[in-house]
Amino acid sequence: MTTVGRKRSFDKEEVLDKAMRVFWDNGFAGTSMSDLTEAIGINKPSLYATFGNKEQLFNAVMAHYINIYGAPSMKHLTEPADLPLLKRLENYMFAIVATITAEASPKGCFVVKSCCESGGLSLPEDTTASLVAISEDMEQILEEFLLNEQLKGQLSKAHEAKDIAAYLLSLLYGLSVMARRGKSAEALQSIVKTTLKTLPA
Amino acid sequence: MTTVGRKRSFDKEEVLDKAMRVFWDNGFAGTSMSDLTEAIGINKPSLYATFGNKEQLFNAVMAHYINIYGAPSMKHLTEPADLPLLKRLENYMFAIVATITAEASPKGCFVVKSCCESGGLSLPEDTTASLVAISEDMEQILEEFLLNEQLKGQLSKAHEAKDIAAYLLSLLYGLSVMARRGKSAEALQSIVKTTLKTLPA
DNA sequence: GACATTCTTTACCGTTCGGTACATAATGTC
DNA sequence: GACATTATGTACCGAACGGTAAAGAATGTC
Repeated sequence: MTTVGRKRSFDKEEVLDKAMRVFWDNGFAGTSMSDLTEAIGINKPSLYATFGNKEQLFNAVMAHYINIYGAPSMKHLTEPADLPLLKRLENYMFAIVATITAEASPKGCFVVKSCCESGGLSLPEDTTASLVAISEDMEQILEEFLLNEQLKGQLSKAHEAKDIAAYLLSLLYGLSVMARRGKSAEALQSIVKTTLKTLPA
Repeated sequence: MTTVGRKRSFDKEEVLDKAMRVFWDNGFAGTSMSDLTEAIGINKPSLYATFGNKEQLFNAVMAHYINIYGAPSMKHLTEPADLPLLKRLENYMFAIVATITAEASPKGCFVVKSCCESGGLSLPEDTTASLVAISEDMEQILEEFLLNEQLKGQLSKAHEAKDIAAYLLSLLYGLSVMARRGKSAEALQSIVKTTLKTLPA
């Protein structure tokens, strides 16, 4: 496994990170390859040689986003394990609020923004399919988690776990839109608190 | 007020309606003026002469959307006046679900989609400002409505009207994203029912 | 029916789009 | 150090972009 030839002058992860910001801000259709190379600081042939075309780069960026933001927030659902469910849910949702209102990155969730961009012709079909799959996975994970909490006696069985999962995910989607609209982290935390106060009923 | 010269061969409202569909499907950045003229069936100079440029046309389309879908759904909040609040809220939210899942038009809410497209450089500044204003107005109307219901004794004062308004609007935003993602009307109605069951607590 | 006025049609403007050919610079192998 | 290999920078491709000039077709006025 020898690597012959000139060495790459940039780090792939760093490039994905910078590209992510641009796509996250302006969307797939609203971002040009020139926008990307300018923000990243490399030339177009380097970008194309490393990631393929615009669609493939976008897909790689989306996977990068999930790795960075998706997985880490999920751990709050189960840890610390001795915390009551409502407190863990609050930590989880607060972590998401922090992400979608962070000053250092674009507002809202990149997946939600991309879901809204999907449907028409502006987003490639494969990308749309991948987005739908990501979202449905997310919902199922949430459902299985809530089902497990019901079995552990931490969550009332007054509603089906499936229904609560869809409900909570809808609300999280809504928070993302609120964040894009300019709502502060405090305002979103207040919505989360209202949601969780009404939940146990 | 005489109108001299050749008569316009198309109806402005019909053009706005067809343009709305295209923008709603593909977004501002994802829609080209050629896409529009092709879908509408008129030439570019006619479109430019009537509506100005792409940004102005989009703003006119957004206003048209609000007239068509926004206002009519609101009446369910107050009519029929003898219905209990929860039933009126359900009618209101079901009407929105019907709109955002209708087979004959693009999925999701056009305002929500456009809010998600805003923030970066892909949407003109004035359009973004107008979208934020529309959304904030909507939230305030909802808040004032809920406050009034509290005064009438139809809604518990356990939560501030302001908080419930932000919460319900978030959930409605979320439903729009769910609809874009492909969720059925039945699934969204189920989420609405879950929401309203937990609300009175 | 001549005329000013308004809309429609065709054809086009300069710019930017996604993507690439090609020459050159840097690396490991022998 | 010659060489095959890989990355870089420049310069460019045809197509599509938002937008418009100019000529012809329809209308009301006198």
